[in-house]
Amino acid sequence: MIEIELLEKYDAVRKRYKKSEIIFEIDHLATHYYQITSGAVKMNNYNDEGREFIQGIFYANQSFGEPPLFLDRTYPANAEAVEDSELLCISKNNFLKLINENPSVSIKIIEVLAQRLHYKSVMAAEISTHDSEHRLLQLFDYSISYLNFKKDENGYAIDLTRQQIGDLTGLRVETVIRTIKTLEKKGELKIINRKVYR
Amino acid sequence: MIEIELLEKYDAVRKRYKKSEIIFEIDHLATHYYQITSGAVKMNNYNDEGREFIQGIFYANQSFGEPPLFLDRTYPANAEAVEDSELLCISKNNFLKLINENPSVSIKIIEVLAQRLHYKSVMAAEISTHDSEHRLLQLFDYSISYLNFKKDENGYAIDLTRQQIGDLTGLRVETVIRTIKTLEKKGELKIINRKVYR
DNA sequence: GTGCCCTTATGACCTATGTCATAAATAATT
DNA sequence: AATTATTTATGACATAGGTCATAAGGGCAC
Repeated sequence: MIEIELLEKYDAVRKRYKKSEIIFEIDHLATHYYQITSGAVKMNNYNDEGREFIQGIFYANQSFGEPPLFLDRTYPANAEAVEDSELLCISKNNFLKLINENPSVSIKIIEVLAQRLHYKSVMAAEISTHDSEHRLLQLFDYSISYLNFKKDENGYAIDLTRQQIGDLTGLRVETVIRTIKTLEKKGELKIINRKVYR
Repeated sequence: MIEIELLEKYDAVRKRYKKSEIIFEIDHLATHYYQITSGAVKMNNYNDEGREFIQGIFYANQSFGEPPLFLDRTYPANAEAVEDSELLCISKNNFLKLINENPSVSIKIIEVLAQRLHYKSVMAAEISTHDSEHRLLQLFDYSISYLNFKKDENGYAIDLTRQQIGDLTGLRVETVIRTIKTLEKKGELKIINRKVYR
């Protein structure tokens, strides 16, 4: 996350997106740096049959979609608001200027990319070699450790729909529903009026 | 890749690793920056049953394992030489010093991490939502586009064993062997005395 | 130059997860 | 309050890819 005042110095524009609105599309060139001030955004892919895979979900104060700004490559995924959201956007040129003129920001960017790589490494190994129960627990525990998941009297609330959990782990909704039930029976998590707690 | 002279200014040490030798292990703290001068290194995970997943294979002039140097996190995978290799290593402290004192290097690091994220995004979507044929072709085409795979009279040589292909795509050797045969029949690739060309 | 391990290969069978159908509970929209 | 869409849920059945067994070719170590 880059300081808002600094972004504004480089002509950041505030943009509002309604739930389900597309922010950018796969295979397009990157034109802006995006940082969330409120709401949530997912990056995702669809295969030929329309099956979705969610690369990640991003929340307030996080940025997303930076890598192609530094590469001669297009976006590997789409970005879509999962709630009504407000973003701060600055143009690619201004962003690169900002980085060059503020070395401490580039360290910050490195940290952000490093975190994201860490998540992707963990989930890639998980999706490739582990069964559904293990995958879900890994996703939950990772989200609890590194994302803004809140604890209440029932435990950590997993604020994701079954569908989203499936799309994040490469499983189908039905499998997620059944696996969550199994995990509840095994005492690995709680289901309190349909919400999952860990 | 960071200039060798620059690394040497920060007390880089040359280290040799024999094929199969471990460079660092999962869950350990990062102590060094590693850059390959010759050979090849894989980063991998094993699940409880010993099944392997290869996060990536790195070749001469590439670095690997940087993210944890910037985070308070341990390695998400192991690193192992897949051939006899020579690495340039510098300590974490010297590396961070190098970055701070050479802003252009931090841009370089950003680019490297961005590339790696791009690969992981593509492969994650692939592994989660596509069938074995699609996965293999994607891996081959990605490797051809972005890695140092060479073209000869038969096409681009895929310099990976069936086992490695499986470990990179989350498939078993037998499945890889069968899928490669099917793809050959479909004319998507050639098999010339056991080597795959695309 | 022989032995051993790795790689490629193939067949028979198995199983975890996907697919499809159907429905109730809840949330969102009018 | 009524209507519509989304989310959770469950059962029956299908299948891609995994598992296990077995073998032959090739390369490397001793």
